[in-house]
Amino acid sequence: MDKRQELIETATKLFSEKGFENTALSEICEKAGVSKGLISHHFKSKNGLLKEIFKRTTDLIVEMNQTSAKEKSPYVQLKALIESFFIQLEADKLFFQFNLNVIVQPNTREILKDLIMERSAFILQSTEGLFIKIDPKNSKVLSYLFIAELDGIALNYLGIFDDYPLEEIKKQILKKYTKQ
Amino acid sequence: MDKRQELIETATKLFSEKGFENTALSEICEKAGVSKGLISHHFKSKNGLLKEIFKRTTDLIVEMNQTSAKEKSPYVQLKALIESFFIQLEADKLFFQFNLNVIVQPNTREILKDLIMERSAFILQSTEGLFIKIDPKNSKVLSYLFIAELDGIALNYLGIFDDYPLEEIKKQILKKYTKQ
Amino acid sequence: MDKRQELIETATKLFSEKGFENTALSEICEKAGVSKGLISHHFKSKNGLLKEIFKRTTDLIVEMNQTSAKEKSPYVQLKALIESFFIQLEADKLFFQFNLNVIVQPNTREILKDLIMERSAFILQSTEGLFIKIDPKNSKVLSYLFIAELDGIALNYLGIFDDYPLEEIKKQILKKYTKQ
Amino acid sequence: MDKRQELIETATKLFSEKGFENTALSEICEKAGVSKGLISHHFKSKNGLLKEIFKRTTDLIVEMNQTSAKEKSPYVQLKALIESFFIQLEADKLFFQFNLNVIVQPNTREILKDLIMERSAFILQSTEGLFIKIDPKNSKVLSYLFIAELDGIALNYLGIFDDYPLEEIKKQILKKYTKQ
DNA sequence: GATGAATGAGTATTCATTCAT
DNA sequence: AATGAATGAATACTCATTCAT
Repeated sequence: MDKRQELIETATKLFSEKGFENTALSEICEKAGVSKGLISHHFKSKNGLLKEIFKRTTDLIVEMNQTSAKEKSPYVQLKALIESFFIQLEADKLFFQFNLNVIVQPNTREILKDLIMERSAFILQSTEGLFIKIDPKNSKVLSYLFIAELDGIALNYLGIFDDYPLEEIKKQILKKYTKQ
Repeated sequence: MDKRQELIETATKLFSEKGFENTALSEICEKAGVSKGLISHHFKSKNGLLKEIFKRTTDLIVEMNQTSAKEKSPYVQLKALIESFFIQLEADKLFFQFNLNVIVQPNTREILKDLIMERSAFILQSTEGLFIKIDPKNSKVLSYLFIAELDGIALNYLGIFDDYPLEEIKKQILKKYTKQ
Repeated sequence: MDKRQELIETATKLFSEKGFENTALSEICEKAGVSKGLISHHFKSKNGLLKEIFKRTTDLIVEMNQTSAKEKSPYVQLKALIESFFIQLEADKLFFQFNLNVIVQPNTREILKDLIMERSAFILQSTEGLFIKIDPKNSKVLSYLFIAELDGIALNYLGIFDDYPLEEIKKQILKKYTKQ
Repeated sequence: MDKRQELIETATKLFSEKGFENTALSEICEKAGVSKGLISHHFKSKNGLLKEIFKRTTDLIVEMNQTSAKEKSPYVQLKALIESFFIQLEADKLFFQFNLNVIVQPNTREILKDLIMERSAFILQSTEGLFIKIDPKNSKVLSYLFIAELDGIALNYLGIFDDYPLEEIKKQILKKYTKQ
């Protein structure tokens, strides 16, 4: 495989599992079967590698949002969105782990400042596109709350509670947002 | 002041601002005006210092919860809880910063595992004490969702959105939970 | 322009400004708009590039000495030599910088050993050609002293004194060697 | 012996022999029988170590100048100065090697800028103290030339000519400056 | 002639920890 | 309780060089 690609995938996995600060470049290279100099060649530095990875996760998020049904009613769309969120949360813990990590850590947040702003603007706008059809007057604040709720669930599920009743919470959220 | 106390306060500040991994003990000692040997003398290790600090923030949380009006109706209590949360969030960002940091970072989470579990059990139980009076059947899931919502707001306010409309969100949350 | 030539000129400039050890081949290539492989293709190695450049500066020195008036009296020739030295010293600091650098640094001196010996033999012989007409018995020692004086002036002007009175020193040297 | 002192002496020797850029801290520590962290502990960095060493060589120079006979005639003092210079030049090549090295190399010159200026001001002033008694009107330019001559001799002896006739040159210099 | 991906040894520096005083 | 010299492993990064294309 492409060594550059191999490097990105290995680093993504390790950054997610161990955190950015606690992952040594040497470990990445070793696991990727690649020399140490190659990181500097392709990404300039550890920070450069992080930026590249963060960009790619943003691309994934954008992609996920764009493939959701555009024609349907906002409630149907919300339902799809929530369901895919919970599926993703269970299936790919590391994806959420990574994103929480780098956003919360002061050092990585500084490195990714611009990229975080771009991404969050996209997510807000995308969410508002739904709530504007439901409650135009309160669409902004409802969007913020919706995002906060999902982010908080991910945070609690991954970091705080040991036996998190994800299934029940999903049901409750669906009930709340889709009036079922 | 007590050198031990000075050490704890300086370390809390630096861990919050820069993150645990990016704070060197030497910097803490320098800023606290204390020799390097003193940390191992009092706290055994850097991890020991972290545990001590985390315990203290848990004590603060417990204290905050205990001083809230016990006699009043659950809605009044919820209102008081929410309001004190938002006041605290604006007044002491670093307090939330620190807690998010250490909980999300794999390395620090491992170090604090037991303490995190203790704390989260307390918070859940304490919150459930309120919701059990409102909706006994769903009290558990409502508690989880309430906690998730507040945690998510803190996360988004501190780490993700640049111009977070905290005031409007507070109003919306109050409306939602206190039926005003 | 010829890429080989471009490479030599860029490297000369950078070696002079930053010193041989502190100039990375990658920087030379970047500034010259050339790929990294080209250096080893043309010059075999970084040392090879240095040798090539040193040879060229020797050629320049030889050229300068040969264009000076051969027919005139030794005093007239000395005057011309001194004047062209001071003009050159002011106009092309980097030229002297480079030569001092590589001669004084143990590592580069070792690399250029043979070339330095060749060049210094030429300079001594060329200078002695003048002093032999002035004081045949002491021509050798006078030549060494003359060379030392000019080299010392260059050294002090470039490396040691901040506000070196070059003009006055030039006058004094001229007075001393041309009996004006 | 004091480990700090051991470190300084080993580093001085290696910087002189191999040049600053070509001496690895690991080599210094190994030869000094000391751990790598100790340099950072005592001198903060490699640059810090260099500054410390340069300061000490300046102290040596100052000391040498102050112990020379103050009461005697300027010619006697000049003679003593010249003789001690040549003795020192033969006996302690490395001392001159080191000083030429760091002054001529752009990188080290930048690091030592302030210290070089201080030292050269002292040397100029000290030399002028002699020439002012010999030729008050031209004392400054004569001092500069005297310094240039000695520096040039050291430069040529150490770096350029292979079989430098140091003895003859010393005689010639003595003749010139002491009217013997 | 020319490119640039890839290497791997080497470098300065950081830092938690230990320990004699 | 308190100091600070000393350690040594770990880390990110640099860089000349090689080589297939």
